[in-house]
Amino acid sequence: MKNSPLYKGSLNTIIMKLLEENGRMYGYEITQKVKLITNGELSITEGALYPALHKLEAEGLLDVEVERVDNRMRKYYKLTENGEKETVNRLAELEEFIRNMQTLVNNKPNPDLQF
Amino acid sequence: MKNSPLYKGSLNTIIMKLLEENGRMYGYEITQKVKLITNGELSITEGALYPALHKLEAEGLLDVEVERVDNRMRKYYKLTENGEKETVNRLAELEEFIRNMQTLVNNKPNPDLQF
DNA sequence: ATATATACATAATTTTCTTATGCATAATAA
DNA sequence: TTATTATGCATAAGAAAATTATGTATATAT
Repeated sequence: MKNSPLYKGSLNTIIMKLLEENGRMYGYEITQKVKLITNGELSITEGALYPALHKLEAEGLLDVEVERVDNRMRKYYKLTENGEKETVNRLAELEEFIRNMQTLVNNKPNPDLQF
Repeated sequence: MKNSPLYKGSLNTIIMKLLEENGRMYGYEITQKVKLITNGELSITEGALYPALHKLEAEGLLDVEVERVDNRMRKYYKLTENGEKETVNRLAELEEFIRNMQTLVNNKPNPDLQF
């Protein structure tokens, strides 16, 4: 199974969207969720994910709660109030990017996206 | 006018698609074409474009012809045979990325696994 | 016992941008 | 006439955001 490239810059938006949808998630859960939803076509590597989570937390967009489940550590992340606002912006930017790319690639002036 | 972010990795695909479409283009022409098609929402910076063109040429995906027009230099680029094949792959990957991103933001399972 | 899955983390490196700067000519506005 | 904008290429410095490799630790299945 060949992986689709994860265009750089899209990871943060993926994380934030998943948290918006699921309330709170831990890192490993995010990697599995992305694999599941995309049928394994997108793989989030740990080397990208964990630094991204730490950075979003440092920026005040995520809050973290550490828990111990089955004697294993989990760090649950959720959007802050500010993070929720920013998620709206990121999703709008993603939509605009996709619209522009489809315009460039498909030769369709104003494609309708199913967002 | 706020620019849409150009997700890293998408520039090469944009260049190759435009060359596939237009036969041959020079760098400055590419920047103007992208601006025109996307109503100014995407701007290709020269600092990104020229190194990208040089790299694609070094990889054997582009051929270059230098011409002098109105006493100004132009470097026309076109896809090599190999470049045309690779363009097909890049476009397929882009479409897959877009499909996956739409699946993620819709939180719906991937269409091609539904039955 | 060994491999796989779960769960986090970081260091080194690479890729790919942005920003700034430079050179040069042509056209246009002040 | 002089300054600015447009055309056209280029590269250096730095930042951003990945990949790859490695590390720690526990749980479960073969």
